[in-house]
This record gives sequence, C-alpha cells and structure tokens, in this order.
Amino acid sequence: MSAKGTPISEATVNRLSVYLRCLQILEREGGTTISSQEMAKRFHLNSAQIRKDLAYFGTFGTRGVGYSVDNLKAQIARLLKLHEEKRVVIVGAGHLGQALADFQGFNSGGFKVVALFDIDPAKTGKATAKREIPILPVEEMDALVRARRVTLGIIAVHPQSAQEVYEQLARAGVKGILNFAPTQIEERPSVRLKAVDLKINMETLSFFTTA
Amino acid sequence: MSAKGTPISEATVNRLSVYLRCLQILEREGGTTISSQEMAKRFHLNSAQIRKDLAYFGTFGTRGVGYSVDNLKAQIARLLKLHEEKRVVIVGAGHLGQALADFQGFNSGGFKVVALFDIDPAKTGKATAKREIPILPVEEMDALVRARRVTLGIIAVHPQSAQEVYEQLARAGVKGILNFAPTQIEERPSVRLKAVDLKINMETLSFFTTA
DNA sequence: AGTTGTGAACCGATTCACAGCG
DNA sequence: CGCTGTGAATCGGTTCACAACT
Repeated sequence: MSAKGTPISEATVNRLSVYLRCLQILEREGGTTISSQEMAKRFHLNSAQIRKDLAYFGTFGTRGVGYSVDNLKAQIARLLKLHEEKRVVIVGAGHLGQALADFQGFNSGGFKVVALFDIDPAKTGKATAKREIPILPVEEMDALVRARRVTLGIIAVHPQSAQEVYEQLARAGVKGILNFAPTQIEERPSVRLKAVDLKINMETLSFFTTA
Repeated sequence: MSAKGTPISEATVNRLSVYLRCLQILEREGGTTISSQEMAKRFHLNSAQIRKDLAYFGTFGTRGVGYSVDNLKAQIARLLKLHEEKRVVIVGAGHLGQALADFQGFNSGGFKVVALFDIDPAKTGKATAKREIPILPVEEMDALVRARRVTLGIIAVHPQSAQEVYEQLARAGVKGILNFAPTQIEERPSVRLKAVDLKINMETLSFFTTA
C-alpha cells in the first residue's frame, strides 16, 4: 500500500522524523539491521507503533529479521520528501532569524537556507556569522523565491507583521510556512502553516510545574 | 470541581494559553463579556471545547450571559500559574539563546529571564542587546538558580551538551525545562521537560508540502 | 430567551495480540 | 523460531445535544 488509502496524522509524521534521527544514530554506530523491538527499547518508543507507522506507507522490513538500517533511513527520508534539497527563506533577521539561518538542522538533511530578509536597511546587505547567508531587503523576496524555486518559508518577525509576511510568502509561491510569531495567522488553503508558539510552550510548561 | 479529579491533557493546557491570548485581545478592544459562541467564531475555535476545557477547572461563566473577560483572563492566568513571576534562565548564549532572552513573551505575563549562561568566555561578561540580560559563565548557574529561586530553564546549546545541561539545571532545582536542542533527553521524574524540536517541525512541514 | 456545564455519542489514535511469513 | 504487518480492542480526546440555570 503505497500512499493514498489512509489520511496520515501529524503525530505519525512527527514520529517518522524521530525514527529517521534514531536510524542516523544507529548507522553512525555501525548497526546494519534493527528490529522494532530493539529500536523501541533503545530510544524509548513503542514497537507496535513503529511498525504501524511504517505500515501506512509500505512494507519495509523482513519478517524474522527486522529492518535494514540503511534502507529504512533512505525510505523515511524519501517519505518526508528530503531526498532532494528543499530551499528555505527566513523573514526577519533579528537574533531569532539569524539563529535559524545558521541552524545546522535547517542546512542539512534536505534543507538549505538561501536567504534572510528584513525591512531594516541597517540589517540588510550583510550576511549571517556562521554560514554567511545573505540578508536582503524584503522587496527582493518575491523575485528570489521564484528564481530559486524556494518551497519553504519561516516567519521570524514581530507578531504585528506576521500576517502580512504570510501573504507575501504565499503569493511568492512557497508551499509551507513555519511561523514563530506568537500570533494566530489566517490561513490560505494553498500553503501549509505550522506554528511554533514559544509563549504557549512556556505557559504549558508553567502549568505542569509543581510549585 | 477545582482540580484533582481529572488528569488534564497537554492539548487542553495549550488551549488555555490560546484562550488567555484571545481574552487579552478582547480586553484591549474594550470587551467586558463574551460567550463561548462569540469567542469561538472570532478566533476559529470550538465553543463546546472552550466550555469543556474550562469546566475541568471550575465554573467561570454565567448561564444566559457568558464569561467576564476580565475575570476569565485572571482565572486562566492563575490556572497556568502565571499570577506570580516565574524566573527563567537560559543556557547557551548563541543567537538562539539571545533571541529567547530578549523575547517579549519570556519577559512579560508571568515570566522573567534573569540570566543567560555560556561556557565561552568570549560571550560572558556582556549583556543582551535589547533587555540587557547578563551573560554569565555556566559555573555560576547553580548558585544563581538557587539564590533567585529560578523555576524554569531553557536549553539552547548544541545537542552534544544538552543532556549535561539538563542534569545541571535539574540539580540546581528548576522545575521545568524547555529544550531546543535537537536531541532526545533522558528525563528525571522531578523535572518536567518539553521539547521544541525545530528539525522535526521542519521535516513534518516538508512532508505535508505538495511538490 | 440565551448560554453554561455536562453526560453521551463519536471519532481517531494507540496498544494488544496473533496470523503470516522469512 | 522470531519478527513483521495488521485486525481487533482499547483508550482518550472532541463534538453533540440538552438539561439546568440566570
């Protein structure tokens, strides 16, 4: 069963990403084969859930043996569409935007940050410290997104500008947007939005904190 | 029913935080009373869910009328334990750590970042740009956490050091930790851990992105 | 009349347990 | 024999729909 039968939940996809990371660790350790059981024990996961998550997408294991680390890693990367480089732009070149631009996780394993944008002329014309990613004026965003076929955008601006930046990114043609501004964005159907709301995370942590 | 009957889910608590933000907007607009119905429509929520979420904690509304914006805001803030200032330390004074230290959301509404820590002597001894939060050597962390009764910690270091920082923060006595390092941390029961895994978020976004 | 607070129904996701296969 | 893949059972969270109340 290769894809279109079941609607895949976000929880399942998050776990695929976790599995991918586990497999990378196993590979670095020289492992070649792993069972769902072993993997579950090693990384505090549930073996039935691993098997079920994978089964949504196909059959990747060998009964009586387990999974080939190498192969499963490649398969999951393909499922997550990380097999070919996805280009990313970030809007907002404050500390957060610069941190994200230089973040290893956004510049490896299928992602590449091609530019940062800002309205402040004091920030533009430079490049980030670590990876020397260019910081450009927002006016150039649309053209660059089209020219470089950028598919992902990150919003790292103040909440007041987040909606406007969302529209601009959507118009330019990105397919997915990660929003770090602590505000609710009015969505368009054509662009997938995912919010990383730090304030909500912090407040939830506060709740579960016992005196 | 004030608290101990039902185990509250993280999803419910996340929504409390959302409700709080909505109420702040309503208050700024001068609203004094709101029904779950109106609030749901205004902010794309579900009215039954609002009522049920609140009902886990008590009865806050008036039948036939709705909720007092002011009162409900105060009640939710209390539930989230934001009624008195919670102090926060951040470990890792890279761009991410500095962005978080100066983030408005971590310096208002019940939170206050008291210090950033780093091992790099080139970074310590200074302060952040916007809020002038002091950057100190990690050796001073334990003492400061104890002295200032810091209850929350944020890990903004490289994944290799995350586990060690977790232990240090736990030993110093913080009650909750937000982890930004893209790695699985081995937890202690005494400290609540919440991970904000940017790589996983990005990969999940990639999955749901249609070519 | 209008809205809350809530038991019941529903729905999706997780876990169990085993048949099927290597 | 061991492990995968999966239907069935279970669990938890969301939504419905209405009785209770102002």
